[in-house]
Amino acid sequence: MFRSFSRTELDFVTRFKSGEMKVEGGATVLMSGTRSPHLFTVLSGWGYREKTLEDGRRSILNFVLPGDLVGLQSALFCEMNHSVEALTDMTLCVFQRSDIEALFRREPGLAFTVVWHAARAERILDEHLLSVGRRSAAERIAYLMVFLLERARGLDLVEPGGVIATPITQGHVADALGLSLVHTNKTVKRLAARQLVSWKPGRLTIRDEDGLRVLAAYDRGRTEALPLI
Amino acid sequence: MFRSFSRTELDFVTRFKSGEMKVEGGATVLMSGTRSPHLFTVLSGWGYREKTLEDGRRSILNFVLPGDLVGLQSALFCEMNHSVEALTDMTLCVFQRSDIEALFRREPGLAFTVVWHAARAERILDEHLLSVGRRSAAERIAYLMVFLLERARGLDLVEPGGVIATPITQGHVADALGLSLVHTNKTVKRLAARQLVSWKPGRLTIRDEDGLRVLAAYDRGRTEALPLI
DNA sequence: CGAGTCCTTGACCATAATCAAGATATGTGG
DNA sequence: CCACATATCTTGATTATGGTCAAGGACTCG
Repeated sequence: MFRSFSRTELDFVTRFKSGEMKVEGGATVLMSGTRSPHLFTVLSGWGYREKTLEDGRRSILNFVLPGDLVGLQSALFCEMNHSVEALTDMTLCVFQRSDIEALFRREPGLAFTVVWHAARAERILDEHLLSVGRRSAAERIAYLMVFLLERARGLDLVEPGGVIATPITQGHVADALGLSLVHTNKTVKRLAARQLVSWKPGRLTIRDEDGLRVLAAYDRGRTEALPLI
Repeated sequence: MFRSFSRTELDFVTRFKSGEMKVEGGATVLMSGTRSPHLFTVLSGWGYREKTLEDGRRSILNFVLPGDLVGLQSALFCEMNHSVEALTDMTLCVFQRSDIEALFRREPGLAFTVVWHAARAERILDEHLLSVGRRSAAERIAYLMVFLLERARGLDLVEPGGVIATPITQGHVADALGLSLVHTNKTVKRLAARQLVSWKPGRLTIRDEDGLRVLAAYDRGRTEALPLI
């Protein structure tokens, strides 16, 4: 899942790391419009990145899982312009914004890892945007199911039979895909009737991965490991 | 527009740069599914990043303007998973993918610039995704008009009276916002009737920036310069 | 057992897609 | 200079996907 580290990198990370933080499910990790002196790596738990319009309409930009880097924007720009919310209890590895400079100067390999994360986030957003912009409701949901399956698989979170224990609700799916809750529900039911997925609160089962891929016209994204620099 | 460079940085960039490339309007700069040994900085011209489904449905992910970095994904992953198309003739500064490693090892300041670009791209995609997911057609177009105005302003491309000479057509706007061409046109006309914008092929005029911002509920994005590390 | 959170369903409505022409440049070869 | 071709923009009629409204049901947890 991760590439191997050199001795000095490990030392540096240990010093760079300024602590661990635990947040409860439902809590806000980073709030849009504020400035945070920290950035985080997710050690455990599920969350999501989100942006909300003044009148409450909300988009979930991406889901956050262990291994993800969160808060890079607040480290580079004045303010966060999205929020990060915890879905479950989460454990975060805390880094100081002010240490980023030293990381770039002294550990180019780790700096490279940071860009790698940023580029991966962009790639995910690209596909997501294609989905919301041009796929139908059923295609969007199929796409998201396969996406979540791939992410969960990379973290060994998929139980036999394609079962993913996840805190994601249909409300989150709706906000992630730009659909209404009602229409999301009806579409999920239709996919269930076609034996593609099944949904229970807290328990998502992918019954026919290939069928979902075909429906979504979702290219098998080659899941590359972090390249060694 | 750019931060100042140190002498050694300038030397390095000069060596890192492996040439200039010119492409004609309408040409493909980078193609989805291929691997490129180069990445580019845009010196002049307009282009866009794009993803297309098998049946031809297309999303424009972002517009590419001078100063932008393109092809970072092909430098970090095996393949591009989006295309970059030239709208006008473009001049690109060419870098070798294989030199990225040296850049990170020897010029942390420039490495930092690369992350900054990646993070900015992500921020733009975030707002774009909110737009396509949750804004109405009129709001989306208002948002895009303000977005383009801000980008053009940063590059001194706005003529007096809010006129932007741009190769973007209503077809591109439709694909960028997840709308049909017909509906895009009708909505643009309605915004024109409200004195917010006016549209002529090759010539976009922003008549009421504040009105558009209010309609789009678009936060004034603080346009920060590249931070010095 | 009651409160809260999700999920589910049906009826009705609206935004935006599709279809089908047609109008307006702009440029090209004869 | 004109006929023609191509790009883009425009408009109206019709359709459909998905939104909104309004309930109700199921499950969990204290």
